[in-house]
Amino acid sequence: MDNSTNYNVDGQEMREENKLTITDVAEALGISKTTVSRAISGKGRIGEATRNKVMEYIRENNYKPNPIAKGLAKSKTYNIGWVMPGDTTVTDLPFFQRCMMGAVESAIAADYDVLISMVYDHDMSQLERVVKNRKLDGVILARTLVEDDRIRFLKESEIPFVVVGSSNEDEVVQIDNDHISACSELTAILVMKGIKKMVLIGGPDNQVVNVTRRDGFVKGLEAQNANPDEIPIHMNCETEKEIERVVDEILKTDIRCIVCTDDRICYMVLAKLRKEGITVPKDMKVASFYNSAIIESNQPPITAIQYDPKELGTVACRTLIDILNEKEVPKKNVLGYEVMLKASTQ
Amino acid sequence: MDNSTNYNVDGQEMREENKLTITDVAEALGISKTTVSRAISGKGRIGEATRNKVMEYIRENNYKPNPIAKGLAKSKTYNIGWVMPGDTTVTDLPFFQRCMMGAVESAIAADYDVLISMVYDHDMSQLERVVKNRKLDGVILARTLVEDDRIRFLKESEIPFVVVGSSNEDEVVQIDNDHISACSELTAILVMKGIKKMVLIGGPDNQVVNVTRRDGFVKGLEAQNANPDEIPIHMNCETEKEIERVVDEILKTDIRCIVCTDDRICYMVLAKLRKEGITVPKDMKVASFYNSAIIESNQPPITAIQYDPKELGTVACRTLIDILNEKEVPKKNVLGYEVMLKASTQ
DNA sequence: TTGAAAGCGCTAACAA
DNA sequence: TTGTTAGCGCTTTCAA
Repeated sequence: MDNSTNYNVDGQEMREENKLTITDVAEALGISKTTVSRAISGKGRIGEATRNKVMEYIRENNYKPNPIAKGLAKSKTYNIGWVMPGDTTVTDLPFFQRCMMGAVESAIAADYDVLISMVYDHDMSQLERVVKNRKLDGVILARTLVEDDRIRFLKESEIPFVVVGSSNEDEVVQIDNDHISACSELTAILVMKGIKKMVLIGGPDNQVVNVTRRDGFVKGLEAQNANPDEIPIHMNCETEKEIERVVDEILKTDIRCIVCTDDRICYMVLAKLRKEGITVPKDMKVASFYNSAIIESNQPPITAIQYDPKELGTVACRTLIDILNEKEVPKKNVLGYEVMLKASTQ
Repeated sequence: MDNSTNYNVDGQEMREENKLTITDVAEALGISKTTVSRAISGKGRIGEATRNKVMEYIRENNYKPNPIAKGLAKSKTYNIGWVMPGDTTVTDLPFFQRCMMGAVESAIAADYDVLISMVYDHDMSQLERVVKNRKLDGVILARTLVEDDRIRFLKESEIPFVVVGSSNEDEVVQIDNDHISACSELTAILVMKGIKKMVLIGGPDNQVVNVTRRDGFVKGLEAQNANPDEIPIHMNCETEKEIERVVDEILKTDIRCIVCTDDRICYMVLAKLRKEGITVPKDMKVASFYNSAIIESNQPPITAIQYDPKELGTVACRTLIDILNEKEVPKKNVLGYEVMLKASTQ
């Protein structure tokens, strides 16, 4: 059994719940609170012997500094906020979840905790509340919008923050995958394979990521001297109905390749093609700018770009904590990707 | 523009970041901190006039009490912990996410915030850390295991907690859907429809929910005088391979109905059947004990049980906060369900 | 190298 | 009804 739960090893007075304070430690060791504090924080001069004595005692007696008291004294909370878009479609959730898991891990490594708030559409009340209540030292914003009220709010409130995704706003520290390169690379490969007639189906263009992927697509075409003007681009496809309509339209043309900005769209495109009896890749090639579990197990396997959502969260959190510690951080943190060529574009 | 950001309405001394303290308010009003505190908390006697004066001032000057200071004084954090299983398969994530969103909403309604920790398999270090650091007033545990170390840890550490899911441990406050009734009801309906030969494919039987669903399945059979011993049950099916193997086996028999304990299994079963050229429901009927987006858009639509993950989170959090406020709460909180009969079992 | 004392912003006896 | 005072557990000047 754990000897720290019910009684004191030294046989001293038993204390409820084993909640030692810094004063207890100081008294037990016959030194001052200041010294104990210094031993723990490592700040200020302190004798090696004293320091060891303190460290040993707190380890053996399982003393944990109270982060609330520390927070009050230092005007810190040791919490960082994770702001989720509340209006995500179900299929987006795993991405943000993984991302969040990465953030939590690196937060904990630096002795921070992660506090959640959801922002629904343009209702920022949850975010405002938590910032104004000073329950956070910094904020990570997941997913950026082209016109982003939340970014503006965060700038105004002068709380340190980073965004997962890209933003055109000045002075915003961003962590994002290199979507432009990834998408243009994949697109260029498709063109090189001899696919001249293709189409892009994209999500809402108020999300930066969708715009960026579209730009990457165009860039890839241009790099191969294909004329983007001849390539149809359907943005803002959200519902299953819209996508079915677009696919119907495509099927009337001689286009033989559909590129999708994300996994969800791709999933629905595949369902529609199946329904219409179109075989991939024989009758129609399909590629996605974002790979995920929902298309991963498709038959045939889908050509797609692979990112690491968890890494995104990890790096974002680490960067934020660097900011909190007043280290210099790059304004833009670009993470990698992997283009996976599969049977769907053969 | 918001007049509270840069200057003081009363033309008084401008303060950096507009961070008023209770002392500022007291001084400005020429009263004591205690009185201000009482006006805000509503505790203790206080004159109507004084109270109004205080409330008006804090509203106009946008004063927000510092929750850290309050926390230190009251030995509370106003945080509750949301403990996620870190080892969820991707398809489980949306469930927990929705559930968490419900929890966050009701937490905020009571002026609490939600702090995340992940528990990977049997590694509880994240949970231990956050509990021992006293960063939480209570904990919500998402998903229960048959042998659950986390529940034991929480009981030992004497922190208030509730679980989302069921548990056989004593004295554990549980919030769960009525899986037994739901699954037995659906099963009984299938039998009544004349389906005698069926099979259950289930997930890991270390998760309480899977065991409960299996029990519900058996109960439904018994209720219709079907002999459970003649009905094969394949638990612990996790990987795609295992499921394909089980389905292969089933296809060799005269079984014409596959019941799945969850959406993920169902999804893989459907994929396998498609691969084998088996038509649903003509050649094989399919039902799922859990509906979600990944099977919802299947053609044909799948007979499944519908729960409300968000409600689960909402109720769990509300219950926990009741406990924190020392209200009486039921040991077991049972939420509803909906059996949706669709074409897949016609 | 160490300690005394003040203070972070709030709550809660106890007095008045 | 209101105020005085003493904490909550820690950090941080300033002195020794």
